[in-house]
Amino acid sequence: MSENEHRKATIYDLSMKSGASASTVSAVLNGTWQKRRISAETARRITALAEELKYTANQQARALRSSRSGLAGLLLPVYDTRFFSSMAQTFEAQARQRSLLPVVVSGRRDPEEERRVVESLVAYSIDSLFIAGATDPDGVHRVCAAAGIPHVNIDLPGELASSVISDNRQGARALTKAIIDHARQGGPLSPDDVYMFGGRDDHASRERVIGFHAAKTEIFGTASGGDTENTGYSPSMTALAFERFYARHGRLPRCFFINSSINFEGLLRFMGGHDEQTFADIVVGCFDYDPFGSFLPFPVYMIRPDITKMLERGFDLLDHENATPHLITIEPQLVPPRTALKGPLDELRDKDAR
Amino acid sequence: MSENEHRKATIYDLSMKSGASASTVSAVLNGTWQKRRISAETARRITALAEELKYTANQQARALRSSRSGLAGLLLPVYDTRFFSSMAQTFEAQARQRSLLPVVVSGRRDPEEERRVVESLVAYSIDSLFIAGATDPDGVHRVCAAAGIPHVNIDLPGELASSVISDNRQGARALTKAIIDHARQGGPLSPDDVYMFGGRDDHASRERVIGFHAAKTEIFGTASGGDTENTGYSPSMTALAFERFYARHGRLPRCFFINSSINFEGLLRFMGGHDEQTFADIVVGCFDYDPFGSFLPFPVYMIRPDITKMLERGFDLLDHENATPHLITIEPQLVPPRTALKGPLDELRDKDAR
DNA sequence: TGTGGTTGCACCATCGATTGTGCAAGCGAG
DNA sequence: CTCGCTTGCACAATCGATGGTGCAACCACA
Repeated sequence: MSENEHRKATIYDLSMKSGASASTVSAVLNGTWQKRRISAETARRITALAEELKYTANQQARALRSSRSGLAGLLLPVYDTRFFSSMAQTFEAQARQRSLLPVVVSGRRDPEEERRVVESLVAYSIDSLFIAGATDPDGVHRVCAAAGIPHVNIDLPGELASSVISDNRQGARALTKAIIDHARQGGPLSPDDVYMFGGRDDHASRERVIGFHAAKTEIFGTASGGDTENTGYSPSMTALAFERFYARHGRLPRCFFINSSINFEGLLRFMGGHDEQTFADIVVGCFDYDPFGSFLPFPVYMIRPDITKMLERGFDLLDHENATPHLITIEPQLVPPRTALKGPLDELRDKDAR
Repeated sequence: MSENEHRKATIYDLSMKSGASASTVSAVLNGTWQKRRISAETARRITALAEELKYTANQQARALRSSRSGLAGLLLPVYDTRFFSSMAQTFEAQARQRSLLPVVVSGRRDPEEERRVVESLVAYSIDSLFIAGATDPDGVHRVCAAAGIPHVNIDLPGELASSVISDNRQGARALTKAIIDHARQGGPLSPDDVYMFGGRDDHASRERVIGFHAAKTEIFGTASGGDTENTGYSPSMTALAFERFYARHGRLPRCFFINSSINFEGLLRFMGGHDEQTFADIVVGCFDYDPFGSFLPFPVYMIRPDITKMLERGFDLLDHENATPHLITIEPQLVPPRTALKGPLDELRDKDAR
């Protein structure tokens, strides 16, 4: 598995071969050589030599000395949904632009696991951390604060650090209006035909419930209670909720709002056990975007958070280091049924296929 | 953004407060203290102190000295498909089990970018690298070999290092048979009704084409030419291919095989521009699994590679360090239409939702 | 020729952990 | 009381890069 393992070149190798001292070499390769009044000629010689020997700095040594590791952390609940995986993709691109190495970890929605994985990042002295969808953002905050690591919350806000989130309330309101409008085309609709499934007791879910009810009130003039069901972010619990509803009413609601694509997977599981008739006249809204989800056999309206903008704002916050926590809200996008949006995949080089 | 940034404790802090030397502290915390004949009592004292001060080792320093960083790399083309994102998820779990910190990067199917990002990993002296779906595995191999980094190919084989891949040929054969059998239930089918879209000139695609043709030959007794279209791994190119086909024949093929979920997104884009009638009687196979894809308005058979097993075998290969490259093949799973498989999401703690 | 200022670089401590080596104290045997 | 062995640990070099400080050489000017 090895072939020609000449050890990697260090500044000392460059120092020997160039006749300059190690500190000179370091200064040249850092770009700080002007400040140290190294002659242009010496700088040129060393740069050329570095190129020739394919020198790249040992980041551990650099980090140890300068206590900046060049690592940028992102904490996700899971990778395995389109929302979070495109967040990882976008994060990587933006981190690299700032010549940081992105390190993405998942906390599995377990407050303890979240703290553990963040501590493992802290051990590598990451320079900054994005906390996305943490169950306990403030617990993670404390770990970061103790280690002096700048951090922001993305998508779920925390009390103790700045946050960039989607406008969940307005998004949910728009989504709810869209599915009700659509469902009404199929005949009159009562408030009791409009439900919400999924989510838990977190900020995003609460806001979405408010938006959901706001839309219902606007349209029907009155809100009905008992029209939402918290199932956590779990496919199996969500599937159970649908089964229960179905057992009780002999059908699904005409029109319903699903809190996230993870909960949507619960609907898929329910679908697996029932015949296509069951879904003949439903209209669904999902607060997340998944291209395949958009083309299911019934109308699916989706909300796509603006991940790129959220992360950009996040990096801005890190750069400016506010003393008091800020909260930034980003408008998400309403996506009508049967829509295949472009995404990170389109930036691939593979367009010129053979 | 900061509050009580007492610097993190080091072995020197522990040394001072315990009265022992730094080297003793190090030995104790490493578990090598028996070998160094440190008394159990001293060990206990230091361990307790470490716990109290919440000591965690500075990984940069450890890495610098011992030249083992504790980082495990995974190179992906992209995050943003269910296949690769669940690979990232599974990789994280398996790396952590070995107390490594997973670092996942994406090479965007660009040979140069692949090498660049791997070099950035090498600068952090990662201990090992999994190369998944690289466009140029052998180029990446050379970077690793030069740095003496153990590595294996996953999913796409390379000549120069060991590889763990899916059985693409048998998988494609099974998938092709499944869609043909299904399509035949809707009436007689000719070989000209069975197409393949997507992929490029890589090992996986070639094998899949062979499997595809093998199945057609088995069933129809003869293969027809011109029944496959390479579009690269690009949604937009694939969409174009479908448009072209549609323009020429006034319809889609009755039955077709799509090389990957990325290409499947090309079909989604095509679908966005056409009415549901267009898809009324097609049967589709996709060499990748996506739960939402499985429930589209037409039958979709899918193949799910066994990611867990592939990664496990990969770690085995790293552990055993074979001199000559090995090739390990793992059977993938055929998934019938309308199937929502369980996945990494189900291992989340969120089952006990409130 | 002496003084003062600039140029161009070298020296060295340092970051925190690891590890080979050395050595004092204690103990038993002779 | 001394020799030799074990026990229990300390010392110091080291990994590679960084950055503060010091200093020789050179130049200009009086």
